[in-house]
Amino acid sequence: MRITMKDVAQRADVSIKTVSRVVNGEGEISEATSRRVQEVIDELGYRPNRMARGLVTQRTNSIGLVVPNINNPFYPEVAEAVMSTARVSQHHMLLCSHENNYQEQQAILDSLVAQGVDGIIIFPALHGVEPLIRFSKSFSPLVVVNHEVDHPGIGVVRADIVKGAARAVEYLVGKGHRQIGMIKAERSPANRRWREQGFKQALAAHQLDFRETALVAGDSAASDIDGGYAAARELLTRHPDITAIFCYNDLMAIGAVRACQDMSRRVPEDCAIVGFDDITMASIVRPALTTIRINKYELGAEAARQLLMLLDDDSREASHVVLEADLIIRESA
Amino acid sequence: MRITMKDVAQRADVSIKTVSRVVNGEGEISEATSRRVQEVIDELGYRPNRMARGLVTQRTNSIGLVVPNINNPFYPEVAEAVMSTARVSQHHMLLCSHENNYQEQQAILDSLVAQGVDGIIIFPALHGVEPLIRFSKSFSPLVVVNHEVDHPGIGVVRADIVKGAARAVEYLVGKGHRQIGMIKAERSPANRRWREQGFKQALAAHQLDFRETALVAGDSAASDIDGGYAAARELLTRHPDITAIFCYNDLMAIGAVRACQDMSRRVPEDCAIVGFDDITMASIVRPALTTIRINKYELGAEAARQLLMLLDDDSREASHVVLEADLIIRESA
DNA sequence: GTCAGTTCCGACAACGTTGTCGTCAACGCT
DNA sequence: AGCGTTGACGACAACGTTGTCGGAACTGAC
Repeated sequence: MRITMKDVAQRADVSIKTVSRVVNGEGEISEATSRRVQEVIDELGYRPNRMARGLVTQRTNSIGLVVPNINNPFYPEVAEAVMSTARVSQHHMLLCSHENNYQEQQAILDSLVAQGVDGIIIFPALHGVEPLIRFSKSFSPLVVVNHEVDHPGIGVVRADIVKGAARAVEYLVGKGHRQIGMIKAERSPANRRWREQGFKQALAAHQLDFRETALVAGDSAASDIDGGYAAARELLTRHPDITAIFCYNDLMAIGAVRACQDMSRRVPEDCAIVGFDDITMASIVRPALTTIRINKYELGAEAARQLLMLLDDDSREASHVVLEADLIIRESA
Repeated sequence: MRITMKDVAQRADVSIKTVSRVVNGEGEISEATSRRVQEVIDELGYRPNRMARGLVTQRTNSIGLVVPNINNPFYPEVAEAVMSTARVSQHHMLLCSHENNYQEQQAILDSLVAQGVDGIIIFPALHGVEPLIRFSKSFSPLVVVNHEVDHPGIGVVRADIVKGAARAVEYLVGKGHRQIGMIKAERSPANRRWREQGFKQALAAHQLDFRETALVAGDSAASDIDGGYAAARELLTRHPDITAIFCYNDLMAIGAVRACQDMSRRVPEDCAIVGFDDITMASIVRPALTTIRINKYELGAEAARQLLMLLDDDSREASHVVLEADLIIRESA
């Protein structure tokens, strides 16, 4: 049998409302009764029922985090950050993944709303942001991560991927490389083109040629690695003069390193490899990957902070936050 | 403004209860009204409020998953499995991590109960299971993963780690190894001794000596690797005749491989290394790790299945499920 | 002693659902 | 015609909280 405010009220010989006041620290109460009620609460082990509270306040103290794929080593770090940040203000996190499936994404959003979450943080699926803009009209607050979406009600937190990609090129050029290839991901929607864009711009700034190869990758770590392997082989076969490769992400970079090794090119002496993301694995493989770090923890923490602020004060404007993407120099370039 | 049953009822010119019947498919309703109400529901885009429903049914259609540390590559796979399994029966998953902190674990459990989750799946913190047994008296259903706990109300899903460890030894012995060391984790509570137990038993069966080294490891991937590195150096220095090492987990095994390389021992020719868990990284590092696989997806899926069954039918007995831990042969041994 | 102002507290109505029970018509049976 | 049975629905009270409002008991000032 659950213990309710009624039980506490009876035992402490006060009204239900008084118990409510004590629980919520509403003040208008004498020191004596407050203490007495508190004692009964402790004694009975009373805990407020969030559903009942939520029914009247329209708040559940829970937020939703929607990611593409929890198996991608990128997202657990983000999730941890969101969880920790939410926890300090007593919020729970519901985790969902949409597997880059648009239908699934919409179903999840609907379902989170029905569940009564107070706000949602989402890494959108590949199908553009129009559905999210529509969604934000019937639900707020909403924070979108690593996508650019210009809509007053929607908060944005993202890494400066264009600049990050440019940094990789600058570094390689500084090391003397002139023939630089890129392995990109074909599945990319608009935002994923950011790497390509930064890459091209930086090359152009140095009047360098543009060589790239696209790969169609699935969503598992293994397929990204295999894809990177195949793409690197193709790229190096088509353009044997290439001395450096910039990769869409670290997993593909790991595959590219393998390809080089199998083609008897030493990394980094004969072919430098730069990855992207700086997942944990990047520092563990040999040669350790030189890569562009996205601060995943900060990404999640910032998104959560923004969501919680919007929750606190709904007159607040949703803002856009852009995090730096820094170059991490290790062994592969 | 939220759309409620009342709105639907007015518009369809029926009572609230009739709408409720349609929504829940309760049957006792004519085909005609049912269709009419359904049309209004679609037209208005009505979605039931789970909090209100939860308040009266005492169910929220959400379950809690409590893990030690979401950053450990082991747990996201489990989480995904739980999520997918829960989804088919319309359940959400709340994810929490207790960082192996007992206080935190209790706080999380309390908080999940207040949130109104229907059931909880937990990887316990290091402090034994008594608190969980106490907890299970005031809350059910509860499924514990990778711990053995004998209490009627608590379901258990775990991998057969003892046998897994024994398999590793059998394999090494079969390969001709006679001097086999083990790197274990000092932080281990009772259940974590399973590896040690299997290791010792298998050695004894072959009348082999027992050499081991303990390491005190933190909770990050990096510290496990570093710990494995240091432990392997120590072990090989103390017992230079060792030709094979069995490691507590894959991360430590990766560290051990490094140590061998730095000590000019080739892996596997001069020193074979066997890991445990089969995390994704195990197949990516070079040499790829021979390891004991815990089927993480199955672990999560089975735990979720059991929880959902207990949810469905509370007269059901909680059961104990033990999954095989198979040997995966790759390059390191 | 009256009066306004404060402090502390309780009654009561929400919030949006589901469960229980009752009603009322239609139906089949004798 | 009378009688139970069934099917289709509605009225109403829960569920456990919070918000609104009002009232009793004090306080201090004249």
